[in-house]
Amino acid sequence: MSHKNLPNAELALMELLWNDPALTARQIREKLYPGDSRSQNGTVQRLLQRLEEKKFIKRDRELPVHLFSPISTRESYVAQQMTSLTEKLTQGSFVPAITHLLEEKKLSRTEIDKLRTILEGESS
Amino acid sequence: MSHKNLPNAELALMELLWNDPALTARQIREKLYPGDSRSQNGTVQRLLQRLEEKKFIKRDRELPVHLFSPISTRESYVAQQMTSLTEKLTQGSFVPAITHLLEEKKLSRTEIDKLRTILEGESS
DNA sequence: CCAAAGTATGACAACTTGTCGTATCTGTCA
DNA sequence: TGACAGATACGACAAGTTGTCATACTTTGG
Repeated sequence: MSHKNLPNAELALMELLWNDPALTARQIREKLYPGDSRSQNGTVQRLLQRLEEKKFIKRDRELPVHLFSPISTRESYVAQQMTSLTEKLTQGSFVPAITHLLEEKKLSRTEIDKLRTILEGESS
Repeated sequence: MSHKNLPNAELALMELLWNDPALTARQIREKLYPGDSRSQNGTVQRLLQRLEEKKFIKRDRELPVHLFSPISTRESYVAQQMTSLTEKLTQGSFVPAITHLLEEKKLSRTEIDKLRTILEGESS
């Protein structure tokens, strides 16, 4: 039940893998730290190692040059984070937060409509 | 735009103030660290100070014994946290997360119905 | 004027994050 | 086959954060 909150650098790396779910450490380094600087090599390797420990990515060791892939989706990460927030603060209910956002007009009309639609889909 | 993520001890203190929006440091210490231990005195004072800096509480200095109150509600904190999550990960949309929760059946029927109701309230 | 109870802060240890440097490993190719 | 290029593995750090104390200063009731 790791609801780890990913720090910035690790999240940035996950972004890459969520967009392209099989990259090598080198490809990741090039995207994360353009302008070559080969010193970042170890940095990326460290980040990958930590993400692997936290079970956010898996490492394909078949080839000597490993391939990295996300274990869970971006959606499940966001959902997981939201759930842990509501569990911690509002007995697991999303209602208080959504209510607040509606009152404060922090949700756009389109967003509201989309939410209504997907919730309608759930017939009682 | 401080969407500070409150650490545990500070959040526990906020819980107290959200339930009872005007407490003295002493009252807080007693609730947070029962079993007397007066040493926690400074701890509470420190936590209050940090929360004040982060603009989460205000301190009424009228009397020599200060009174503390939350600045924003629990609901706005949760909503704020959720918003910053969606901004960071799904272009500000809640749809991906809610969709995921529905697919994974992580939302109870009653929760779904409540959400539908409050969203219905928003006539197009 | 003193004691009691508060407030204000410096100091820490433990942890976390983002970085490097370096040591080790492995496949390729001259 | 031996050396090199490019990977992986990982120890070490400086910063910053958290939770805690200890201590010093302040105010007020008696």
